[in-house]
Amino acid sequence: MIRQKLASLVEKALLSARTAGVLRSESFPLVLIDLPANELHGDFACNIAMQLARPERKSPRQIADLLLSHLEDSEALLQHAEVAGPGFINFFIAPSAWQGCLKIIDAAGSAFGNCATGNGRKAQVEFVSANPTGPLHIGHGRGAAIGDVICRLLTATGWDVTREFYYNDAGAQINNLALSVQSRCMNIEPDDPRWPADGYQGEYIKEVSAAYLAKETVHSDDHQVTAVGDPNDIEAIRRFAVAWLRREQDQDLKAFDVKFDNYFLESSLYSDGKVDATVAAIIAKRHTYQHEGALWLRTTDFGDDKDRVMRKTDGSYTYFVPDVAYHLDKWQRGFVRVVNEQGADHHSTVTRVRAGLQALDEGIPKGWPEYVLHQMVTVMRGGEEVKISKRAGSYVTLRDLIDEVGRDATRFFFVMRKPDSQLVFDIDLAKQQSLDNPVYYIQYAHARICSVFENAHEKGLSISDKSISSEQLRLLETPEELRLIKWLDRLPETVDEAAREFEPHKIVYYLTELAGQFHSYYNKTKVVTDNAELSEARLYLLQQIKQVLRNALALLGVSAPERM
RNA sequence: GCGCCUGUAGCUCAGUGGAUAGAGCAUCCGCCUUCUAAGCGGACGGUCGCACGUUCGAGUCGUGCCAGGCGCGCCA
Repeated sequence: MIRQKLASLVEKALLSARTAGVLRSESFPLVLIDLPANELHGDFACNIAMQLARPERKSPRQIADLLLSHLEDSEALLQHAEVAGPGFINFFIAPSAWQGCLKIIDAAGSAFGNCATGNGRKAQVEFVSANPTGPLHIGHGRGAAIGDVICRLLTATGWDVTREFYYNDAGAQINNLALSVQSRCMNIEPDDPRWPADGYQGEYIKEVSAAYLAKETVHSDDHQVTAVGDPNDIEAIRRFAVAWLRREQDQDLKAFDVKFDNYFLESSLYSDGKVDATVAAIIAKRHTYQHEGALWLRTTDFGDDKDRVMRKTDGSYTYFVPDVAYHLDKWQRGFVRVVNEQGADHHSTVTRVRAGLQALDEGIPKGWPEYVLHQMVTVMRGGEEVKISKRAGSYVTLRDLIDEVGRDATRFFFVMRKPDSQLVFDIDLAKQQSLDNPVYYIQYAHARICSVFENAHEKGLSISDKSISSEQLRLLETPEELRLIKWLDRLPETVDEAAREFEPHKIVYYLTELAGQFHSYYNKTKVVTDNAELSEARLYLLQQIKQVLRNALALLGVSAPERM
């Protein structure tokens, strides 16, 4: 926040210097305020003078001096500013300006960290989108955690977010599922020659078949399905199995605290005629051709390395065609921003979907929709990799993880690394309630603050009904205290950046640093002392640390316990 | 062979083109009569995969290599 104010001061100084005739450039580069690594270089630094050296034909230091002389610090943010090194301007912020930040946090409360970047515009995030052929596995878990945090980040930065889950309730995989359940209904085992090729062998198939034979009723999404119970009715089995597995997945997602606003069925694209309409539109725009009995889309017109088949020789469409129809539908629903969170193994769809949308010539931007592709997750247990095999049924489900290590640690671990990095999920580490486990380290900071407040309350100290004066805040003067405030002040820009880059891990790093600074401060500084004035000031600082911890943890969907 | 991602301390990973590259773990040495030791302080640890290039300045940008992962079907 202070950083932003500083940037606008420098911008004004640039304009003022030009008005005075000492700078000549018609336009200036964007003013960036850096955070120096070395504390001797101040709280902030600006390199604008170096960037202007060439166009202005002056030395960087000369320009820096000029800017300083035109700087009008109306809010008294600065204690001191100086030109250093090759032409940096170093800014030293007045302690009173830092102390004032605490009041801003206090006033904003749970909204501190939010901003209005999105300005209420409509955004949609599609994530998880698992087909209902089995329980959610670890990969879906990472997608669910990343997608959910992206939704929370976009909401915090002012976007009107719709969360969507897309799945297929027809097609080869679902047919395979129905056949597997049917076989179980007829007591056919996977090693039986009558067992379907590529059938799903997991234990859950037995549960589905038992529920089907028992004529159970299942609620999923927004409807319910009652089993017919007839092993020969493959269509009834299909409907029931899909509903049963959707319900299973929803229960897992609920346990993970991940919610969706909308479920979208691939089959609806066909039944509503959207697939045919999309294909007709692309043909009309002359981006297709017939070759060897198939219809091809000239994706090479839009950056692909070779053209792709849209309609096979058997008349059916390839998988990316309904995807294009689906995204056209998203566009028509008015989402100016669409984010698709998927596993990186779906990478090849990105170019094809975008190419299909460009071929429609609807004015859809080239980079729309945006993609966040997360890399693979490797699960470690007891120092060994847990192999994942869906068909054999030997894999760790998301539910297993949540049950074993808890929701908070599971969510935290999934977003701890940037999506581009492969993730090693160490189950033993995630389970540990020790200093090795970063999620406990952060939650412990929050619980500790609560504990200090309890202690203060017992000694008759409270700040809940008091307004703290600027005079009193001046007592927060140690390097540790100012450093903490400085870090608290950085939450809004961290959230904005994490949202802009789709990088939830930035919140994790922010929290780890904040918790570390607090633990260090706690160890060194007694908060509740005989000096009531000082104690109140410190409690006020802790109050804001607590608020910021809560806000940032909430962005991750991780709880902030009062006691541990 | 082609496309995408990754390569930074022994390990796991941060690092918006800026000044002396950071954190946690591991190893070693310290700290509870004191608001939670699930904590804190210190030490050790680096040719940022390699080579060129752009720049006043490169871990960061470009090109070419090397290594690992994923994907390369008229499968989804």
